[in-house]
Amino acid sequence: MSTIKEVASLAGVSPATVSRVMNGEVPVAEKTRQRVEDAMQRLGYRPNSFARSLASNRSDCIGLVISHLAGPFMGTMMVNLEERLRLNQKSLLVSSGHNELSREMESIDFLMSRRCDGLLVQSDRLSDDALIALATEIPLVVINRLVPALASQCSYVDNQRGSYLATRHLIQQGHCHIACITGPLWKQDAAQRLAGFRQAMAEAGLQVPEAAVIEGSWQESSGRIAVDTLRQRNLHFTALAVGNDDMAIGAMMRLQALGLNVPRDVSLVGFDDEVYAHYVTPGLTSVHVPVDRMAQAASGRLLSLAYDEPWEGERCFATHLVERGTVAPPP
Amino acid sequence: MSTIKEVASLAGVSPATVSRVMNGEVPVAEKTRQRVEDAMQRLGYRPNSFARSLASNRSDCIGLVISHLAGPFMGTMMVNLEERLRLNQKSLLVSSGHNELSREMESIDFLMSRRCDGLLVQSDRLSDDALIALATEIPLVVINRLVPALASQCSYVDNQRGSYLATRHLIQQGHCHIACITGPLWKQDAAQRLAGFRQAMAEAGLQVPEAAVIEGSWQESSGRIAVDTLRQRNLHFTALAVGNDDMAIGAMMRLQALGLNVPRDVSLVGFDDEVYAHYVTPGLTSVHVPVDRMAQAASGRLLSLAYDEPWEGERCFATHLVERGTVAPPP
DNA sequence: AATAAACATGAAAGCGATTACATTACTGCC
DNA sequence: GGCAGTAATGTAATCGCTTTCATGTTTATT
Repeated sequence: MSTIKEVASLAGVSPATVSRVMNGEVPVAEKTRQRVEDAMQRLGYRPNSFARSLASNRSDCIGLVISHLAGPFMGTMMVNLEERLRLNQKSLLVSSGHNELSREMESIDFLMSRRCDGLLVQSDRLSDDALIALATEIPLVVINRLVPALASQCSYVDNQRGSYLATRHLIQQGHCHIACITGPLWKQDAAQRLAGFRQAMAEAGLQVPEAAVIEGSWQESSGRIAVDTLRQRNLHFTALAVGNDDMAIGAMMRLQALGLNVPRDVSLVGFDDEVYAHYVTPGLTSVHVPVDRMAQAASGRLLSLAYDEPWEGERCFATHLVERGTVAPPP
Repeated sequence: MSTIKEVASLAGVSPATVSRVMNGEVPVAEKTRQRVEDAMQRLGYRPNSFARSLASNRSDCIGLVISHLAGPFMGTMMVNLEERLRLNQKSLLVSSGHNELSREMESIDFLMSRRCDGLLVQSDRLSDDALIALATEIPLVVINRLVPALASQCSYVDNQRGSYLATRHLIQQGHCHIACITGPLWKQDAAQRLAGFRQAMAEAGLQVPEAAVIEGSWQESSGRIAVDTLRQRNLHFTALAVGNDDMAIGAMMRLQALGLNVPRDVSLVGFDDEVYAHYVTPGLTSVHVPVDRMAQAASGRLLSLAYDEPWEGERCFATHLVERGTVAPPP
């Protein structure tokens, strides 16, 4: 492996000049640049990233902390993040929080000790304050969550509006007895989606009885259970607004198992528009989340923070309803 | 940010000793170690990873090249890889091949220029020779593929056996007219799965007409199309062995749309046992792939190669059939 | 108690880049 | 042609750690 010195002496210049050619900021005479580039070529020179980082105090690495790497969006998320970062020659270091606060914090710690130039964080568990504190230590962008004090460093989805749209759609079809299955309400997105539901109901002058809201776990199984709970409560409902597709599918399967027809007896909307939303029969009507654009925005923003690049992108992303077959007028 | 020198002088030792305490390989007197650790604690010292890498010529980073980050297994894959690596204080650098050979090669190049200590590669496009050449340059483990010349550095699934089991299951139910929808046959796993199908058929003395094998694209849509093609060919079949779950689901939906009943009219087995395999009705019988164990093995093996750690793990992972509702005796 | 062996520590030379500062080489202007 | 001013390049210090080699300190051996 050749070094900058070898390149320099082959090109007949000093190492400093070679460095300047590489980094391109400082002007170098065209003739010199040519000679240096030839030398680099001939030697198959590759700058040593360790030395470079040590001297410049930049790692050219961006850390990504994800509360659960196997989550539904993470694939799409990462493809887009990585693509944007690579455009700028930055590497992506990933670390999973394995669904636990303590491990999430360890992850952050670990990435900081690696001296990443910036951090992308997708976390439900970390408090706003923890994130605000973190942002003072390192360029930070929060993914899929709005931290008000850090608004310009967040990339998130308009969950409330999405859920509002979904619920309104049910109402427009004539439903007035709509129950709601939410995600864990301590999570921001779950709470916002519930808020959207309530907003649409209120706007239509419809009551939302206590019993009509059930807090699930995002898991398919909790959708099944929620249906049973609703029936035990003797709650009359002709439609279900569900916080995500997995629970919606769970609910749907349970309804069908109980001999009910979707959408004839009960209508259903999900949220997330997962790839498999149309694998069920009938296809699940759901709210689409533009994960790809959110990811691109997040990485763009982080680059702007970490390397003073220009930036004019969105922070909040709109959702839209994708109609399939689970919604019909009430019986 | 404090440096090793500051720690050293606070502890009243030389920087060398501090280094030895950190790295733990060389014996240090208990008393000294204690003083050094106190000093590190008091200063909140964090070793500078750049300097460390530069001096030791080790990055403590492992690169992961994935042909397509959003693929079905990648979530599970990454959780497990990351977890194992973190145990050993190694970071995971990810890079996507974006489903193109050239970009895959760029990814590898990029990770090499970052001087990763080792590489995990999941690639269909790279040739065996390319991988063999790569393995001479850097510790390498190939994921989900067997390169014979690199057998001990591969972590893969027994696709043939899985497909054999699935097909045998159909045969045992009494089917003798079984068609097969495969993945793109230039991919090793697709070819192996087809081989398993043929093996089971041959073993049972059943013919496999040319027309009964259809090459798909792994995509759900190609499962739909395959069903149509089979019918255009006027091929009589009572069961379908499908190369993956997505195509199986596509086929199933098409069959149902054509008014056929699964499994009464046509039986169906998939492969991969994706989370959503039971979202369809009836639940898809499929072959389970132990992605988690394969990932753990891959990372363990790579650690052993890159850092001379001990290693005694498996290379080839067995699959097993998960029975749900898409298989029944022929009409 | 003397000697060898083992052990613990320190001194200092890198590792390979970046960059502030000094120096040299041009340019245009009078 | 000489001088100022700018542009291009070189010099050398620096980043913070690891590691070899040398030195000093114990511990065992007889």
